[in-house]
Amino acid sequence: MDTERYDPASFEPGLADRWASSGAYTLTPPAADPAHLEAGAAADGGGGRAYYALTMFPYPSGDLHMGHAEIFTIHDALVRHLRMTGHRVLNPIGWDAFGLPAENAARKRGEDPRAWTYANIEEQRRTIARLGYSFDWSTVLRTCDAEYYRWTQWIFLELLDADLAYRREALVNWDPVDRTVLANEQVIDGRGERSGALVERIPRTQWFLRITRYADELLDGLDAIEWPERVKNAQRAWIGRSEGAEVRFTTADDGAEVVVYTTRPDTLYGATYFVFAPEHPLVLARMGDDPEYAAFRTEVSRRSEIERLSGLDGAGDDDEAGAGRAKRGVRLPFDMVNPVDGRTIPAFAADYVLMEYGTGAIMAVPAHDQRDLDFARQYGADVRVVVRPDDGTVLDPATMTEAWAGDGTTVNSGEYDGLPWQETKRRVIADLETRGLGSGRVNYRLRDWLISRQRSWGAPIPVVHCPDCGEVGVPRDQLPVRLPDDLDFTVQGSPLEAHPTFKHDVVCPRCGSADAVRDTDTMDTFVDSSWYFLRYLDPTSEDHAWPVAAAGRWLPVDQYTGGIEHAILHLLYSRFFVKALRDLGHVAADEPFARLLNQGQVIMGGAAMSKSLGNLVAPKEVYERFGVDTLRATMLFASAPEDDIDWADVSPTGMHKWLSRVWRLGVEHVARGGSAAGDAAGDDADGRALALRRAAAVAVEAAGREYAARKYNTAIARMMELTNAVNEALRTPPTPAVEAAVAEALRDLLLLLAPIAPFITEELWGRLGHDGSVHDQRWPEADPALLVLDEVEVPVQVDGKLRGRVTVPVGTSREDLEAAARAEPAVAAHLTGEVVKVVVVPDRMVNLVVKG
RNA sequence: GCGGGCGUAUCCCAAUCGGCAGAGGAAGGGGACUUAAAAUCCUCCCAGUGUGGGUUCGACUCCCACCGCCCGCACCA
Repeated sequence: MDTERYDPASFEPGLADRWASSGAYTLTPPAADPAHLEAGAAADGGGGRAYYALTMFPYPSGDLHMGHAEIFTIHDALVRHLRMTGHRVLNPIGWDAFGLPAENAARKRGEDPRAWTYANIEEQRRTIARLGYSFDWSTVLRTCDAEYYRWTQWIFLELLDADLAYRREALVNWDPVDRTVLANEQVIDGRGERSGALVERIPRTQWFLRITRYADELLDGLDAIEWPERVKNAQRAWIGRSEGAEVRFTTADDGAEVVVYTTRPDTLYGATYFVFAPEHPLVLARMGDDPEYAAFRTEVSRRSEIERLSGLDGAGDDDEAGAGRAKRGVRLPFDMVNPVDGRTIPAFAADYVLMEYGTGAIMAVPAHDQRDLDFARQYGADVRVVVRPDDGTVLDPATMTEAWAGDGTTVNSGEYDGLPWQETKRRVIADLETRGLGSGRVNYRLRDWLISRQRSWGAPIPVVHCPDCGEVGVPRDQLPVRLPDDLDFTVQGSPLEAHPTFKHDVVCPRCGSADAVRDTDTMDTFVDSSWYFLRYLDPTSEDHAWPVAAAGRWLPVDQYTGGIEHAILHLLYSRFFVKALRDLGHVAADEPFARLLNQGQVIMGGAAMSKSLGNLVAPKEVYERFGVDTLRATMLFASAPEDDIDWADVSPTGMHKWLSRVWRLGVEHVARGGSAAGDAAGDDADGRALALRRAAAVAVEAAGREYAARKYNTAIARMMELTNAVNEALRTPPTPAVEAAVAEALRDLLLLLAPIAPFITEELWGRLGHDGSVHDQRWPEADPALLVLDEVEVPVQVDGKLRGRVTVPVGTSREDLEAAARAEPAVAAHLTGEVVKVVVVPDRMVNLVVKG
């Protein structure tokens, strides 16, 4: 038989164009349409259950890469399967279109950032369509559109009015050559990425969002959402809640009060010295004019801490980072008094105490805190043991090099001696409160979110600074505060700042003062992406940011798919936004994303794909050679969605071979004149037809379960088994009954494969004579009668070791099964002694225990 | 250092509640078809589950300890 070869290039582009241009996956009515409320409310019926499936929108820097292809392929298989199982799926796509690369292109090559961005978006859009991803093209958004960032600014004003946005001075990275503040990503080894200048930390007044107000709720809310445990743990660690006490120490000379925060108030008697953050106000007041101290501060200031202030990731991979790095400190010319025992202890300033955490000052307990012990050994401070380890370890203050932070009994602490340390902690806090020396206190590692960016390809902060009125929000009816189209990127520093009119062509919205100026900073792009999932509900509306009623229906997002790299920042900020917007009455949900799936990365030969390593594989190379279906199926077959895919280990060739086989089985069936719909008529003397029908039922049943669990790799394996079964049935010339069973099996196979390989299944669906699109069909269900077996082979163990097998009718009683097992010769040979115990699991196994 | 994850055939990977270690694929050997190759088909080969204990009638699966690798966080008092 001369068979037409599998040539995906001959039909994939045409189908892709048709799907994209015909609005094949447009949700009707749109999510914002009130009719949705009824449609969504119906459990099934007309519309099916409303389901919001979301994948992290891409940043448009160049064409799609393999990482995108993987996320979208997983997401699309999920979405297509959901549609076939009767869900009304909201499946939007957009672009996280503000950001530094556009600005860099403008600076380096003189390109217009808007044109650069839109060209990339167009390229990505075409590739997404070509790859058959079934996004709803009617709800596209781009965060750089004024129609979008107008509402980003509106949210900022809402937060400002609610005192969730505020301005204060913070230390930032300052590039003295380019005369600009740099984001942490732009600081490499302490130098500006572009200028190479040593970056300084300078104070600058910046905008913050008060995420810390939600610290407890952000922590507690994690228990209620279905996210990977590691992501939840990362957020828990980031929020960093700790319970301890604030304690009032005083200076020995003039009795000035200095509060410390400690999680171990039970070790107060072990405090042998005192440490201030280098920039602690009391220290600055006393040491401000001292040149040696100024030199010390300059040295310390090289250490960046913007990452904590801004929430941005630092480079942080050098030896200087983390615990155990050398501490720098100076002895201050005064002492402190411990309030519980009146002892005088020396005061230091050291870089290991951070002004930003706690109170900026600590009591140092070297015996029970490793950092303090390291510092004490370096600077010759005393060590006093106040906890005796429970495990018998003996601590020698003179020689110990490892602080004891484990369980133990309080010693050398006056009235508290002999108590377990936890009990001491409780009592000390209570006593401090009674005596007015301190109080219990909860602290967080989480800082407020610094959102000011001295960049020009972002949403302008909608604030006017007036000499009389101060910071005044731009009235909402004057939004958006537009980004000028004629920014000059050749200037040093901020193009917005340098623009001829942007900053100064404004009057105070409150008093009309012409001396007012616009804020020239833009917002962190993470602000843009903290609410885009709401805007998808009505992306073109000029009346509202999103329809509140529809948000009630669609939020939280049922399923969010994206990379693990956003474990903290984007996912934490989005959670914060939803909670804040909820409290402002704009959404009803507590959380943005009910379920999260973090797909693995696509790597090559064990390393990340990168241009510099020369191991880059582009999606295009793969689909131009093998077709899109092969690319998609290869990715899904390579591993479970959460696992990394090493492209060096996978075989698009093998996948292409299998799809070719599916193709051949289909077109050959058509060539033989096989019917579309299965018709069980005809004789089936050798049972081949029944065997195939059973194999198809098993595949449908198993693949269905695996789809539900999102294990596409094993679902594909089930389909491969089914193709093997069809092949087996056709080994000898088919009878009419076999031909009918083949038709059924092929139909099932195409339905099972459709979410993964949408093109070949659609093409064969038509060729096999089925009506409509394969993607509009109901998900197949297995005929239970075909899943029931007549007989089962049951393993028989003797003393837990497999000794034989017996084949018995399904449902054989325990007694009969045991008898059959004992009668099996291979088993009987091992029954040398008395059988002391018999374990029978009907239809599953028998275990005969001989030895006592 | 803390947290999370992973170690199964040559390789990638499977194995509901603990119940026959192999579903699927890749690579490799042999064969059929072919003038030949490709393609296709048939067939063979391939581990006792990182190590050591424990629980159990029975452990890849549960528990403990250790080894190795990966990821995240890391001076947060």
